[in-house]
Amino acid sequence: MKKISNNFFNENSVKVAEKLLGKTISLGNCSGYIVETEAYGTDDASHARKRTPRSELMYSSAGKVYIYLVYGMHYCLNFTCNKKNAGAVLIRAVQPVSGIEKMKKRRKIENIFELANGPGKVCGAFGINISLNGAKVNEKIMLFDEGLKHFKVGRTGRVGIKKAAELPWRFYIKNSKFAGRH
DNA sequence: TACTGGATTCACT
DNA sequence: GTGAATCCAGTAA
Repeated sequence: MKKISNNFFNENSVKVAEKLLGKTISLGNCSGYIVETEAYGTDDASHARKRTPRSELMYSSAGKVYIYLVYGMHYCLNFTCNKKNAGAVLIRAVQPVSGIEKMKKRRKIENIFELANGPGKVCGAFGINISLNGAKVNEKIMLFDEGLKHFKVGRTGRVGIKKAAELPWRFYIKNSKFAGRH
């Protein structure tokens, strides 16, 4: 399996979000194909709209793991990119490939389609928490070039954020039962 | 120092 | 379809 290179993230977050689809993500014994992503730049919906201690990671380097807690209970997994302008890509859904039994145990559910079809669920299934924040890609969380092939890409705006709704924020693999709701 | 609200999920009706 | 759970970063004072 060929790891993706650091140059992979040295681009516009929208481009990286699209490129990440179908790639393999791996942590410990668990791995899966990325089937849904969301791009964030310096727009109103992104943490990078203002440079703060938390968002500093998005400004300082591309190709790093950015994790934060949302609603006080769920973690969200991002990869920083676009070193020049700040940005990150949120991993919204993953199709489980290996370590499925472990994921089921962590998530306390049996339905494989529900294991990682949301940002919080991805972190739950892979056992990702804030301790991984700031780590380099391929240090603990691995990304490989090999993965899904011959898929069609869908894109939508972000629901609920009016200013950003017309932009191509969210990318997902069409017809994938493992992607979240659209 | 205190307050506010959110890149979500799940149980319940 | 609706609302509760939960806690931290950001902001205002």
